[in-house]
Amino acid sequence: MNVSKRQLARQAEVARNDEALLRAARRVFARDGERASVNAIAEAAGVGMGTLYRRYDSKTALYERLLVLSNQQWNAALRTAADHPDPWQGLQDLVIESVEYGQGTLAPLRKLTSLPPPTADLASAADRDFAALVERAHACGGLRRDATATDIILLIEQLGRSPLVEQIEELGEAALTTEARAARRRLIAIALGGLAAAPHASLPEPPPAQHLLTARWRGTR
Amino acid sequence: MNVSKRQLARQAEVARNDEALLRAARRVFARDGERASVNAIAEAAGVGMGTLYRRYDSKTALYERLLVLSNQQWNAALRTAADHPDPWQGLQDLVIESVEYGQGTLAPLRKLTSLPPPTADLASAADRDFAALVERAHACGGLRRDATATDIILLIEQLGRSPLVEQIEELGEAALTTEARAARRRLIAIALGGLAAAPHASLPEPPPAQHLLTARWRGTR
DNA sequence: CGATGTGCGGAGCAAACCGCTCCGCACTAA
DNA sequence: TTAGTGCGGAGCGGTTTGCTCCGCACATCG
Repeated sequence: MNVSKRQLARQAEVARNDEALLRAARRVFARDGERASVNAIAEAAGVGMGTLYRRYDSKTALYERLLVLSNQQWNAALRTAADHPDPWQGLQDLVIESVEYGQGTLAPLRKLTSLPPPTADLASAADRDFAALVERAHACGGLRRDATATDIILLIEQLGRSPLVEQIEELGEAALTTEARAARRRLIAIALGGLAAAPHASLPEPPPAQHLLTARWRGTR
Repeated sequence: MNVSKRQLARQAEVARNDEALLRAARRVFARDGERASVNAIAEAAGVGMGTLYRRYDSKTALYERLLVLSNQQWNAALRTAADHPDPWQGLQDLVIESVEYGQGTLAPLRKLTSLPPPTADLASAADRDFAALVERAHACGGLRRDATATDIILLIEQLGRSPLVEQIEELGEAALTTEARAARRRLIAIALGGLAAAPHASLPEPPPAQHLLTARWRGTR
């Protein structure tokens, strides 16, 4: 059977839809928790409900798919970090990457699913890998000695959700969103500086503009 | 007219109800955003809907009351910080206090109200006070030079909402809640360490137990 | 030119939940 | 007994929910 150009274009659009859906779902789930509505997800992805429901049997199925992807991303990030020649730098990169991906932000929705919680075998293997990475970051003198692996996981969860970024994303102005993301990257850097054993490098990104604090009230009053 | 013991006891209970309501409202509003339901608030406060609605005309009125209280607390905290002999220590205390109070967590609900957003005169007076405090913290050498006032405000907002604390509070186990709060206090300390110009003091609180990460899935499976 | 297939948007359905009202109850003071 | 007070929560109409299902656009095939 031949495959025409048209068909390929169609498939590409399908794939794009698929990705937009997953990306939007992750954002909306993270923001609204278990109350996220499928309507909001479809709208954020720019697709109709039909498109969503042809791919996933239910809201729960979509959520579970996100959980699996999130797990994969965590494992991949762990591997990347483990391969870094400098364990401390590897750990820092891991934190940044995980926070920006939103690692841990799906947790509050566990009620939706009956999938096994992350005490399972796979997860604890990842836990061991992570603990080993932290151990090496301690040993090389980069990570302050009194910070534990649990501290760092909690830090990732804590920074994953950002009121600032979430509120400003809703305005839909690309420039502002970029600024908000940069502002959060500074916060991550501050936290990482607090995790370091030695005095810190200077902060990345230009200082956040004050209008970030007020831009959110656009359209209220 | 005489005031009996019974009357006093009654009034005390009323006052307790009042405070429970406000405390619960702040928690639930912070957690659920503008979708917080009055039902959830009343339940969290352990009172009936009637009790809530005799005190506040509407959900919006309750929210606006919280906004006012939040503003008062911010101003009071600013004054306390300004009075501290060591500006940097005063600023650190301010951050800790504000994060634990939940300063900034009400922002995402602005849609509910028609009160003027915090670009108003009062707020900008507070802004000036805060900027002055930051300035003195810079001058005394405590605060790293490349951290700005906006950074610190965003940090307070960022730490105010804590997935960990919110999820674990829902379990209703006092011991666990205490632990979760202590874990967050360590995160605050880490962040403050990242804000410091000099190498940091050691972290407060014992390291967080790993079971904090798994305790939340109680009752799921 | 139909016939068939495919991916899509969104109107519409029952059920759940929303903010809010209101009534009956427990208790006290007169 | 009567009047007054603070209270819990059932219940009201209206909105929102997760999800179904149908008509449309377009491409391929006979």
